[in-house]
Amino acid sequence: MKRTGGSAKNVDVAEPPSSTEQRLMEAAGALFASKGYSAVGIREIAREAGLTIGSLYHYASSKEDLFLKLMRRNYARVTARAREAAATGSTPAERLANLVRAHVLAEVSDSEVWRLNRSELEVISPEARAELVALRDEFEQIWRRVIEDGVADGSFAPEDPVLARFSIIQMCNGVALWYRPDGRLTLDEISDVISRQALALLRAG
Amino acid sequence: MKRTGGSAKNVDVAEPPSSTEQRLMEAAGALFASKGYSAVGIREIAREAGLTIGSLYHYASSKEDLFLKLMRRNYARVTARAREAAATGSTPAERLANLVRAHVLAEVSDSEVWRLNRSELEVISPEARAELVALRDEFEQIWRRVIEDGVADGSFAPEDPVLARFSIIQMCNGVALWYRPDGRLTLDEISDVISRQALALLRAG
DNA sequence: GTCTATAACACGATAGAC
DNA sequence: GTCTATCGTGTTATAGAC
Repeated sequence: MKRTGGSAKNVDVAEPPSSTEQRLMEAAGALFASKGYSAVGIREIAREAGLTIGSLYHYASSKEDLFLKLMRRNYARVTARAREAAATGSTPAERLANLVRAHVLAEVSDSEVWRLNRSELEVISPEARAELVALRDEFEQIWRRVIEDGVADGSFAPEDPVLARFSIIQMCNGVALWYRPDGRLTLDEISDVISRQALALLRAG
Repeated sequence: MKRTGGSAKNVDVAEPPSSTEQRLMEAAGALFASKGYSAVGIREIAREAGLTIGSLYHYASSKEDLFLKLMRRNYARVTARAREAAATGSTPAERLANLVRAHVLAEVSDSEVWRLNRSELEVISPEARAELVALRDEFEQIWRRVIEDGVADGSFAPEDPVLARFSIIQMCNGVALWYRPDGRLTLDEISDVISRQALALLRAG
């Protein structure tokens, strides 16, 4: 949006794939995810994005604001994918398996969202924290509804649906901790195994 | 160890329960766990422990050294508890359930160990990182052996034993993220549920 | 929209008195 | 073993030229 594009030529390059803001977000995401919010300085982010600090502050009013913009963008993406996955499939078991697969795959591309959900929230302002917690809750409700549907129609029988949801999401998030592209299993294989683990847990745990 | 104790009186107070070093470690552990390694300054740690920065450096040669000492101490504790739990019980299923219960309980008291296992390792020196990774691996081997025993005697049939181990440990670690003492379930109830989830996962996932 | 320069302050660490 | 004082550097953020 915005994108005034001062120059006359409105050629069909259809939005440059790497605008400055895009590069900034990607640099910030990669750095935050690998070292954590507090360990990353704005100088480092700016350098990685090919900007100076002064220019960085044109896109975000503070380091926290930059973090928040990044997290909003990534939550929007993973939540959209989750909604789509949860709507695909005729049975709760199929829908949950799709959800798990989508989430494991999203993990690797948008791992910032989950890696930064621990200590980082203790560091930022209460207002920012509240917003991020709300986004996380919105995401988790998608899972809650699928599990509830499965309980209602008898295909799931978890001892405690809430704890089952926590454990399953936690299992998925864990993949980002050890996954390496050159590992023993492909990401597709991993997401398949995890989805069956989740179903096993919902049927008996 | 060391503990020269320059003063003459070797009275039987049997080591004060809250020595300065103890207080320092507790303060550092609580702060590191809640905000992350990078977000905590040595000033804050010193203040919380009731010391000045100068005194803090009498107990550790650097911030990283302090972190390392803390993590060694906590890993020793959780690993010892895990070993004990894994040795208690006649069947692999019982031993694994004990392991899960012990780990979930340890989570809350020594949560630093697990909370600091992500981005923090990217921030510290390679030598320190290698040592902590080795301690984590040692801990995970305890789980690996129990799972292998269960596979060998046919009581477990996980699709992928390694992924099952990762997921189960991840499930346990997740408890520390949301557990509150005034919550719906007690820690004992939670650890029981998680242990059954783990068994469900090992039998069919 | 990007830059240079810098303000204002916190950081980890050290020296040396007691 | 604890303190005060301080060094050098890094931090986030801002001002203002272009």
